[in-house]
Amino acid sequence: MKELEKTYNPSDIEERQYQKWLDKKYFHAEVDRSKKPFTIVMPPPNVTGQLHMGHALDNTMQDILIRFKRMQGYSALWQPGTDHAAIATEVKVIEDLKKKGIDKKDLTRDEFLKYAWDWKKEYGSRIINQLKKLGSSADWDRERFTMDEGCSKAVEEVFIKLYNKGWIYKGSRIGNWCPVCKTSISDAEVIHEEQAGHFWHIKYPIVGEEGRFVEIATTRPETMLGDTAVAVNPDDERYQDLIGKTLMLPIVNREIPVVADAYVDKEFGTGCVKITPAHDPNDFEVGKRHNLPEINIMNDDATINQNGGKYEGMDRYEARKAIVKELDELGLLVKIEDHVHNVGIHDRCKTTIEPLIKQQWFVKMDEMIKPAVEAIKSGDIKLVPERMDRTYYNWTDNIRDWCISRQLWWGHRIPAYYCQECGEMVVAKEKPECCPKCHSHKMEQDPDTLDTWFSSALWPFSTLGWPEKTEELEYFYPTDVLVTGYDIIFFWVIRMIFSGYEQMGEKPFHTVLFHGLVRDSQGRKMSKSLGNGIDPLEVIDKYGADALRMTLITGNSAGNDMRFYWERVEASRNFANKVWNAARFIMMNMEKADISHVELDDLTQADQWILSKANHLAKDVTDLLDKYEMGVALQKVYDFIWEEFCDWYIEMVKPRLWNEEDETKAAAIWTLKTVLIQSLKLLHPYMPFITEEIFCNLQEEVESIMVSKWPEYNETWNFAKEEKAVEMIKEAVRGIRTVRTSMNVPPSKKAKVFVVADKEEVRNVFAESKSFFAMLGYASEVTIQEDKNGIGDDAVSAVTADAVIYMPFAELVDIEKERERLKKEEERLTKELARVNGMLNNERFMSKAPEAKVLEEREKLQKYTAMMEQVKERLEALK
RNA sequence: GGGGUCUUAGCUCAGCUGGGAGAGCAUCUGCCUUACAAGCAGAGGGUCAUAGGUUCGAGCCCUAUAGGCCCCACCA
Repeated sequence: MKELEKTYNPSDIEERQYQKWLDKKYFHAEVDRSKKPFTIVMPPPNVTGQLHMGHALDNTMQDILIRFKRMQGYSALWQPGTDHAAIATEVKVIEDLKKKGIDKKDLTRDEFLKYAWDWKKEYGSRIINQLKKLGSSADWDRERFTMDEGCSKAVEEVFIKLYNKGWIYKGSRIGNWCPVCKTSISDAEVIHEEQAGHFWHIKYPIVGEEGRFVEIATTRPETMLGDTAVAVNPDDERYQDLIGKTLMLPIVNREIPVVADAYVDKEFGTGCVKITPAHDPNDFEVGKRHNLPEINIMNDDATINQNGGKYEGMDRYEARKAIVKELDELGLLVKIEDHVHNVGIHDRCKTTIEPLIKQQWFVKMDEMIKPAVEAIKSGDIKLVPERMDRTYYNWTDNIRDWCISRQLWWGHRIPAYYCQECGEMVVAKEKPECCPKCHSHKMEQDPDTLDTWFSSALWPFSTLGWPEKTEELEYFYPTDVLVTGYDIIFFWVIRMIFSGYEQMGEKPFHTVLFHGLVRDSQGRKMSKSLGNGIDPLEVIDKYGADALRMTLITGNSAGNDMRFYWERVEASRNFANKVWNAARFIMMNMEKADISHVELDDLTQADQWILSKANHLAKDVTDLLDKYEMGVALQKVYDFIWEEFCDWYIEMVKPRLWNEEDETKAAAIWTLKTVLIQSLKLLHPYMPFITEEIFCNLQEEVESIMVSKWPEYNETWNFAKEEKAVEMIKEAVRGIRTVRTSMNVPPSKKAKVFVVADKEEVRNVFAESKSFFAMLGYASEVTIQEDKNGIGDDAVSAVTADAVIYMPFAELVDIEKERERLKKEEERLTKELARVNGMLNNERFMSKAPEAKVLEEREKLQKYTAMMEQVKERLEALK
């Protein structure tokens, strides 16, 4: 057995222990029919990622569950991997190339992809290494990547299956276009931001009615180049006569109809809306309803195209200015109003998105979403906390087809091939030799790639080998719990759920455990732009991974955000140190007796009390963890270790350890060790490193706490009577201490203690615990008796439910000294009171001093007056 | 516009299916007691946002109100 250092030093230990776990392959899970499987798939961090607090929280929670289940004897697989993060990575690679003076435009697709793969090779495992620092016990031997061979095969398989089923289609639809990234993006990638803009009121002349106009209001005048109608509400009495008439679109001089459509809000603007089907999603719908032509006026970079006539080549905002100017000159601009409106911007690059009609690939959602809704309704999949159901339905009820094509190079390329001669399209795994229709050999693959979430939606089964029928898939699927942030429900969780049902015919997991965001101490999101992010690695460096993990879990409940405070990390570190020192104490006393023959019958009531408590703790913690209440479970372990075990039990046991002759010494040491081990095991999922270090130092024959058996409730360790007995003594001790403190008696001053109890069983309880009761109650001598006989009238008392404790006053207080002390105190207070009173009565002070200062002085006056009263009372009592 | 959520001690937050109001930090007092001052002992501090209701009993359930936060949709 080794001596431990005086304080716990995580950096010495963490790396060594982690390496040991890796070497021993403890993280590796195998198909083992003798065990039950327990599986978590890790939400794959982006290869571009750097560990942030969100990852730290997410992975700590998963690690806790995995370690818990592993100790319970499950074949616990934590399946890790990384996500190729299509657009995020492509942006990074382009930036990187720029630094080298290379423009993506000058590269071929293959050349670019070579750079991208090189980049991935260099940085892709950075985040994995950072996760290891946290102590994550994922099965790294099984690490996967969304673009590795297997996952890519799964993607291809799914795409073709859905295509053949008619659930993937190519269509011309209006969608979100990012003019900077030059790709379509899904609705989920658009964020809306309020911006100050303008409302331009413009007159459109009515054809054939000289001098009559329709006034429309728009926030985007440049799109008028693509107007193909003006719409009014069919019930709007002001405009009934207009419906069906024709207008002359200014500048372009194109005739456009006035149509009636309920989409128009009579109250808003002028009640007349210009309709630009090619550049507004609502207008697109109106256009479809009225068979309006769609005139696209923009290029992919949001400059005006040839349909914009003389404005061709201008940027959309430049064109706006120019068009407004021209309208003004034509006398068609009525007025300009300030107007705040929401603008959609791309979450990656913050560019204002441009709704554009493009040929894109879509997944039909109406059928596929059904089992995913049913899963939650029926309880086949449980969301924790339950309220997330609402958020979930909010999305499924309003789902639209999923645009899955992206105009990027980094990603899974769409397995569609086009004949360059006749235009025939073939969807297949391999490029066809020739066109099935015209037999031309000029076949070319669709240039687009898939949305990054297309592959991550398959993660729970693609990582286990699907579409191959692997043993792993059969054994570990469906997985058990998915742990993730609530911000990712729409992107990922729902898509995994419907993909699981569609491809596997079964749910991907039975529970989704959501956590919230880790915010800064002021409650703000941690973000790069604010610079308020706290690097988890820095925390680990300063306080250790265990302290970080504990900080993230304590007081955190499912689905709720939390704030990060350094003070909380310190508190966690202090707890680690407490555990460390408790272990140190036990190890220092271990050799004092042979504990190999201790039986439960040998234990004292104190031993049985703590053992019983530890026993109940095991049950509580297990139950709570099974309910995913990690924060509460940790709180229980914390309270038990610090209060019950350290502050009470260890103190109780000391006299027995110090007394050479004590017959129950072995029982004490056995109990100390047993309860410590039990506590360490329960704490291990939360604080893997320190528990491992202590566990191994404490016992020579064991090699790891990780593979030790999780504590179970054990009826033979249940000692209800002894629990009650010791609680009785604790109450008496607290009573004594309260009395002594109120009298300012230092612990060094011992006094006689009389325990008076009329019940014999109570007297017996005290008699058995006399030695530690005396010590904890600072007693020079303990007398237990049935009545008050022989106790002087001057004795002070503490009353408990079962007994009254008396202490002779004179023994507690040295009357002379106490009188002196009180006199001094009285003097000091007199002076202070005079000073404060002087100030408060001073007119100049009162008129000039700030209010806070006056308040402060008033408070002091109150306080000192109260103290003075006390001092006087005591002095009186001493006479 | 729809939905969610929060409001509990000075601060940050727990409080599971209704029955004791709690933790950490901060504050005050006394202790360097042979595991730990990153500690020990004690203390103060809360009409659980407001108003109603259900109940033998409400922080917890229902209704309304006020304020904070979040998500979705979005008006040209």
